[in-house]
Amino acid sequence: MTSEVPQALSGRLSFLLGRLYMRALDLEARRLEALGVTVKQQAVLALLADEGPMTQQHLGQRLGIDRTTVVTVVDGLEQARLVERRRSPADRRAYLLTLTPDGVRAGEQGRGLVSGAEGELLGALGEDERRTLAELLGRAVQGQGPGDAGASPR
Amino acid sequence: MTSEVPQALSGRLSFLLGRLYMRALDLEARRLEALGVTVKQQAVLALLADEGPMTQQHLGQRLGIDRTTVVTVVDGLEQARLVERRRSPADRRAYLLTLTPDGVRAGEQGRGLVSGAEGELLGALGEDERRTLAELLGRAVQGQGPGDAGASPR
DNA sequence: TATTGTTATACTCTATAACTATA
DNA sequence: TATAGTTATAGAGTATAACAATA
Repeated sequence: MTSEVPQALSGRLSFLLGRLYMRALDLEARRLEALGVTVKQQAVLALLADEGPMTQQHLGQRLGIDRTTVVTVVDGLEQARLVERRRSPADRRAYLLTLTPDGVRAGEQGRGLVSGAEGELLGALGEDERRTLAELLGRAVQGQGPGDAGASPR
Repeated sequence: MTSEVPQALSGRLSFLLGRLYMRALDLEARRLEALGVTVKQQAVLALLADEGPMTQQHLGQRLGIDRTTVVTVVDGLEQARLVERRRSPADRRAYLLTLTPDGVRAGEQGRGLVSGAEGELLGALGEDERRTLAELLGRAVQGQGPGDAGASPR
């Protein structure tokens, strides 16, 4: 595997973030294989479960990926009968991506698998530290200022 | 740009890590453009400055990238006269990658640019929080157990 | 035989451009 | 004219396989 983090790079955020990110993807992908979905597909399942049916366009914006990439991701989910493309009554150009019952179940199972992967990823950290890390990452990503610590739900 | 972090994914580490990582790469790359080096090249400069001359093989292991990828990275640095490929006296198959005086200077400047990028990346966090984040990331990546907090040097 | 560096090649991931059908 | 979805295509980025020189 990879060697120790070089001293010269131990203070470089992008290096640490990159290492951890790649490992996270790897651990999640490995566990989600049992479900037959990719990490990105599981993100779609979780998003649809949480926010209800939405268009592919909207989905892409929420996930930060291009519409053309969404097509491939949804193709896989549709073939696996986890998501249905239903024409929007309001705008017949667009689909409303909808979870099937199988999709709902897969999403729930996937959530558990992802949690397991995260647990393994952060094995070196205690419970409090994991919460702190998640909260700091969340704040840094959102770009919000400090304050209101410990407000991150679930 | 990208929209808010969806609630359904706000607890997903790989999602947060990915967002922050991509942004970090982008910010660093943008600043390092002034130096004419890529993020990976700057990592090489920093590593050579810190650990002295080493072979391409060794460099790849330290950085977690394949030997064949190292070739391209070093090619760029050599053409920019920041690094020299010197045959190892001990093993004439291998090179000892060595910083030129220009390379030393570029490495120092790059370090400053990277720090600036990180400051921008973590603008939402206070000083203490940044240290905490760096320490937690470091521990998670190294896979060491908890304890001995605040031991991160520099 | 094994290893260092190199090249050619392929694979993955993602986005851009152009198309269709709607609006 | 503009937008949702699609397709074809191209561009990063990275790895695998094979080769020359050396060990």
